Amino acid sequence: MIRLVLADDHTLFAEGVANLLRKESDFEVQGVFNNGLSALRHLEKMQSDIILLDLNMPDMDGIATLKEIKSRRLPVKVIILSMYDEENIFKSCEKEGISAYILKDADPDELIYIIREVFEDRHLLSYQRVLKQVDEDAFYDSYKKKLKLSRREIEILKLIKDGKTNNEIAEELFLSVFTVETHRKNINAKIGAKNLADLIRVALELNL
Amino acid sequence: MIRLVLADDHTLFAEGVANLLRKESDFEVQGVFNNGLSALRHLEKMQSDIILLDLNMPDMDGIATLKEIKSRRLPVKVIILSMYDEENIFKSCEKEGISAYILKDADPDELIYIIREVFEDRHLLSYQRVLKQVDEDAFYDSYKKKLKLSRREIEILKLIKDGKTNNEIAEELFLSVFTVETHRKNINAKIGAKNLADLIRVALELNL
DNA sequence: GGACAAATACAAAGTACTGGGTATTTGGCA
DNA sequence: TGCCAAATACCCAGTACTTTGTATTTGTCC
Repeated sequence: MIRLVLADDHTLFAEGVANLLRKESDFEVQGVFNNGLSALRHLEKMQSDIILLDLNMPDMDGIATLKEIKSRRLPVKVIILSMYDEENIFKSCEKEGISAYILKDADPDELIYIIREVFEDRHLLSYQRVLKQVDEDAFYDSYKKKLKLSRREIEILKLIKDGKTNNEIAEELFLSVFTVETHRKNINAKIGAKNLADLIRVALELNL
Repeated sequence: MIRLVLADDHTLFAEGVANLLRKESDFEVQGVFNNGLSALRHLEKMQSDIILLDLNMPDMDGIATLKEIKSRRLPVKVIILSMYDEENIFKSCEKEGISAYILKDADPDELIYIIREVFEDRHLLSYQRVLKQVDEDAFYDSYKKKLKLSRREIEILKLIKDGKTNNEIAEELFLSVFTVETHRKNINAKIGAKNLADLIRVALELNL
């Protein structure tokens, strides 16, 4: 059973999320609070696995609540729910040790999925992935800036990292194997990779 | 110039380390302190790149000093100097955000090398690597337990991760390329890797 | 001295990747 | 409408890896 707590001052939104979460048979929504202080009081007494924490709240905002959770070493994982996809806000939260960062207009299925990932300690925290929650274009633009890779090249690099052969990638993307080979050549050239190890290391370093 | 500070209450040891560091033309030892408080005072006033921090000190021990450095967000990288190679001590420090963890009886060349790596932000923090600083057997045993790999297999996996071909690995280890191929076969079977990409990813994820 | 794992080495056949190109089509933008 | 990047596709020759084995030697341990 995944024991969840929600802290968000937008009542309608919070109830909406809580109702969504209650539909999962293995989720237990222990409480919905509209400020950080109440949420903290709950966490001090109850065993909870995950708190979904809005950033903007009265009495004690999300960041302050997060810091308090961390400084008291409360054994709860923190998922930030945020309106903002700005990198500096993300990085502030990341620095404080969050487990995940979810945009408020992300897909409900994605929310559920990320909660499970966090519970199982296999969620990968990365800004690009946050961007991708609602804006695939922003996701790809982020890599474009970093590596000068096109959208297709990024897709292919991810599959290379996952251990797929050129034939498998061609099948999966409905392309010719020759196309995949040319993309790989171009990716190698852009990244300056001399071999597969270089490609995979770069992909992992970027949390692709 | 790498600006260094040393905090260690064993005077002779500290002077020994400081003298070693002063031999490097690009190292500047700004101060040697025998307790955490003095070191902190220094760091508040001076720009330093790296502090070498002993764990056991009077007035303020290493962990407390480390936490203070982090909570005040002092812009200095922390290298722990420790007598202990126990994993829980390592993990406590890792959690607080250290850049490196060096055993006190590690090789002097290794100390110098790690300082440079830290300064250039390319040191990889991992418990296995700490073990290897003085006890290669412990290093290999650690992977043996995790992956059931023999010493030679680990060596070869590391070189695969570095992008070397079978021929290059054979040359480097003074082996026949056939031997390397057989070892690879065995590594693949033990790890459950389907291909080179899988091998590289596992090696990277384990900080090999 | 025997058992056993590790290490070493060999080899054929097949699959996969790389490096060197070339070429055409498509989509976006000024 | 033209330009340009992205995307697609093709191809040859070469290198590298994988799969399927087999075999011997060495070192450690009981």
